[in-house]
Amino acid sequence: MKHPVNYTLEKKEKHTGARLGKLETPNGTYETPMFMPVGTQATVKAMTPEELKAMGAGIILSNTYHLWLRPGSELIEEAGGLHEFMNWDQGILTDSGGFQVFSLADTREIKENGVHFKSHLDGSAQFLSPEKSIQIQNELGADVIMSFDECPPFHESYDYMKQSVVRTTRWAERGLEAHENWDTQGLFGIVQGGGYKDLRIQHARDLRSMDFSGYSIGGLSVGETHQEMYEVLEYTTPELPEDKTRYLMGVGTPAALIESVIRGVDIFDCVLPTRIARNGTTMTSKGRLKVKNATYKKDWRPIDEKCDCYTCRNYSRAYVRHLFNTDEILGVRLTSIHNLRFLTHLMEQIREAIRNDNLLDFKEAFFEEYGYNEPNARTF
RNA sequence: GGAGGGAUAGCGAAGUGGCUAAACGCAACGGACUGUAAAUCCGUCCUCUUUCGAGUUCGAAGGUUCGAAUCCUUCUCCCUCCA
Repeated sequence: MKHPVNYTLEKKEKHTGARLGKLETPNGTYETPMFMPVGTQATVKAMTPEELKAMGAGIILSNTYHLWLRPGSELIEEAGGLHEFMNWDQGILTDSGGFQVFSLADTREIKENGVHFKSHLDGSAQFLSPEKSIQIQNELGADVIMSFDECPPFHESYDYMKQSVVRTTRWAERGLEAHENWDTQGLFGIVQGGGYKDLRIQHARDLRSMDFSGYSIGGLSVGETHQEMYEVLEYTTPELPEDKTRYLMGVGTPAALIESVIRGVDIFDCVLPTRIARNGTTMTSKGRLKVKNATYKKDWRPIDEKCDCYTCRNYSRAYVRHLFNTDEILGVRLTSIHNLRFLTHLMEQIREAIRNDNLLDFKEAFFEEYGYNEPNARTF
């Protein structure tokens, strides 16, 4: 089948599994490895499309579940699709809603046909199935849509994980069948299996035998250590086709991005940069910097002296701190701009290092300055 | 001059005999955040101590009581009303 979303592998880094490539979508072609900012409710919180483009953002993420409940996928379809609705003319990827159903619904019932759960907005009974998720995503009209999967906790029992994974495979088949817009929307499958090597490998092979436009690795960054995550990647990415995109869902710490690229991942998404930005934490070349802290009261330096973002070119730590302390809306905007730019810039550097076959040197230099310990990064 | 009300920790404000080192809010300080129910959430917040704990508090001084932020006396300051 001819896909509307295609991956071209351009180069493999000499000493690692890192890949330099291009991801072609109906709304632009993007260099990978790439980080995708998250805009769950049809907006990357606090950012305008112009600002996102200025920082080098390519594809952004949005969410089936949230937009389905509000304002409704039919309304967005009526608006002319998600791109038109939110004034974003570059790539969009919608998550299937699987993660939301499993992460925020207390009361849910997973059945073969789909999942019964309660809306987080009003508690009303809802039902989401593979077909329903694809139908909604067809209405939303993103460039890349995701298969409806179950995302169990990493340390779920082997028996549970095994039956969950085969069900996710059956759901993947149903999603492929239900998808109607093969000319304008690529569909990605999602590999699950927790930390069980045989399940991961089997699931990757099962999905690989189906004609997806790309492949995701799901069920990570859900409570496991970084080391456990890296191990999963090491035996999972080799099972995925070389000529398709590998997407690691929900990962966004600088350390994990670098380590995952080394293990053959092409694209990422994560709420982390925008969420922590709104809470006053910034990512810098020297590690995390909590700009609200009193120590920056009279610090006239930019958040990151090595950063080229709008915030760092124009504002001091002292000023941004003041904005947070006075609860001014500009504060969260400035830190969001900075954090997103920090990650897009990091990915630019990673691509350059792959091009030059010195990714390991880059990694070492990066960690030397950034520090090896991310807050709460369980590294063993 | 007369009558009444009030003074509680950085600020605001509960508390009218023991369960009060003193609710709650704000400010301040620190932490968390990974396919976004998040401009959210969690701590600390009289002093000393890592903890246990010890010490000193509710305008001031004195008194009653086994025990007082809470009751009594005097004083200081603030507010309202009447002359």
